[in-house]
Amino acid sequence: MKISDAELEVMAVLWTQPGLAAVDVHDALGSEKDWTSRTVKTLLARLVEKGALGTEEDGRRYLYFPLIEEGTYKAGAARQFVDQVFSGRAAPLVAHLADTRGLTADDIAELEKLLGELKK
Amino acid sequence: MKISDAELEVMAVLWTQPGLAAVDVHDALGSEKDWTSRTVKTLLARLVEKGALGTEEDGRRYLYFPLIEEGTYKAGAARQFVDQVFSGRAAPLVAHLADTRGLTADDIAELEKLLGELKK
DNA sequence: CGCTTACGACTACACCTGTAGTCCAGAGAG
DNA sequence: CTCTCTGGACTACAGGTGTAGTCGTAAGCG
Repeated sequence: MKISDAELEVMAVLWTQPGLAAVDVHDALGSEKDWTSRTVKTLLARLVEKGALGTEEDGRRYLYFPLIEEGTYKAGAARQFVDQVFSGRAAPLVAHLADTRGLTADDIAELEKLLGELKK
Repeated sequence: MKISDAELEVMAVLWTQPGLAAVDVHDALGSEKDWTSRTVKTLLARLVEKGALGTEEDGRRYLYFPLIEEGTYKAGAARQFVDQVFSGRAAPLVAHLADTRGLTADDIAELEKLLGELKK
C-alpha cells in the first residue's frame, strides 16, 4: 500500500475530516496546494483504486473515507523510513533531527516524557 | 537532490568504501541485492548525473566517490520525512516507532543519553 | 422542456525509477 | 597486429507520479 507524496496530502485532509466530497477536499487543500480540481480528483481516484479510500454515494457525487488508519499508516511509514535510511536504528535519526535544529525544546521535553513511559 | 531507494543502496556502499569501481560496487552489493552489473552501472551513472557522486579516472574505468556527505544527506532526509508525514513533530514519530516494537531497550537507553546531552 | 454546469470515468503525457540490453572503443591475449 | 573482452555511453521499456484535459450524463436554472 504505497501512498505517494501528493496522495498523502489528500489522505491528511480526509484523516482530519472524513466524509468530504471531491470539491471539499480541493477547498481544504486550496490554501496550501495549488492544484486544480481535476488533479485532486485524479488523486482521489488513485487512492480509491489503491484501497486507501472508500466512497459512499451521496446523490450524484461521492463522499470519501479513509480505509486505512492514520496511525497504522504513519507507524508503517516511520518503520520503513528508519529501516531504509538508518538501518533500523532510531537513535541516529533523532540525533540528526537534533543537529539540524529539527528538535525544539518542547520536542525534547515531550520525548523525555515519552521515554519515561516507555521504560515502565 | 532526490536520491531514490535503489540509488541510496549504492550510496551506502560508497559512503562506507569511497573510491570503488563499478565492479566493486556490484560485488559489495552482490550478497544483498540481486542486480546485474548493468543495473549497478545505470544507478552509478544516474548518481553522477545528479551530482551525488564524482568520478576519478583510473585507466579505462572510473572510481566513484560520494560528493554529498552521509550525515548531511541523512539529516536532510530525516527532516523531510518528519515534515511530510508528521508535520514536523519528532515526538509522534518516536511514539510510533515505540508502538510497533521499532524501539529496543538499547534504543531507549541511547535516546535517553542523547536527550541528556541535548538539554545541556 | 432545453441549456448549462458539475460530477465521475477515461485519457494524456512527461519525467522518475527499477531493471536491464546494445554499441563502440580501448586493453590485454596470443 | 588481430581478436576478444570489458568498461562506459546510450537506449529501452514498463509501471508510478504529478499534473491535468476530454467526454458523456444527470441535475438544476430558467
